[in-house]
Amino acid sequence: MSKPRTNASYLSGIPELLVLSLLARRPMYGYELIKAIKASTRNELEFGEGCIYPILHRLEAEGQLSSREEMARGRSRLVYSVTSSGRKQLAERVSSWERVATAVNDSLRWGDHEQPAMA
Amino acid sequence: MSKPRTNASYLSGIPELLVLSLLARRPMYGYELIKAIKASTRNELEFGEGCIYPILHRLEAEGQLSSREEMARGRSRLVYSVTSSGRKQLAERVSSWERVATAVNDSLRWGDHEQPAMA
DNA sequence: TGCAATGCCTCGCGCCTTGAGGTATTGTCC
DNA sequence: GGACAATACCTCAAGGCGCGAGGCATTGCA
Repeated sequence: MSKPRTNASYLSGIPELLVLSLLARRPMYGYELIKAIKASTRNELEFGEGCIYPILHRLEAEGQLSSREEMARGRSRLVYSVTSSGRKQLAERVSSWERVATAVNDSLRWGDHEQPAMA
Repeated sequence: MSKPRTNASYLSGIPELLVLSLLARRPMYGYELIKAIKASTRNELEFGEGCIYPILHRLEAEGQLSSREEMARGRSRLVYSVTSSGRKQLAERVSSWERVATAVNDSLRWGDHEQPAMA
């Protein structure tokens, strides 16, 4: 209530896309990944743990990620890597994102320059 | 079930953005708008009536749209226009979308070319 | 006569992010 | 030595939102 909540737009599916994309470059553990997302988007996007951890679990259950435990300074970490199946999914998701982004931009500019505008 | 529904396609907030954007160019009625969205995105994006009509009603209730009734061939139509308040909202939504799209693309390309690489 | 298209509407399902909450260890500062 | 932040994992309830299906009425075409 009272909290307008008008933000948080345009983000459905984005966390999953970025998780796969970043993990494909370098295996990471959850906590690290959350900060990597923030850094890689220049602090523009930030997703909480309640968003990322469930995605990690689900993608692993689906065979798109695999994890191994690691110990570092007394803390255990679950380091995730992208499987070959996950890479395939990633490619599809990226192209899907590009199609959507292009479509939206097309619509936003629709009718802007009806004529070729040869100066 | 059985419908995989793996879609989940980056679309939250997009319908509202496109509704405001297209209506800002030209007043339209709901049915027309639904087809305009499809056309303006080259058939890439299509939103059902169950998605668009509620948005129209909400935006009007919020003062971002205004409507007037029109008769055409025995059918009545509700033609919506964007108010000045709606135009302000539209500008914000567009820039918000651009920031998100840029952030996602930044992340996807993160580390690709560390150096500027100006050919 | 029947069916598709036009034109409006509502409702419930299910997905997804958010935010808050919980646990445990390590490092830091006073 | 005690408090607190940071690290690192996890879960759950709430709410937003698109989707699909459904409903109603008229026009136009076959």
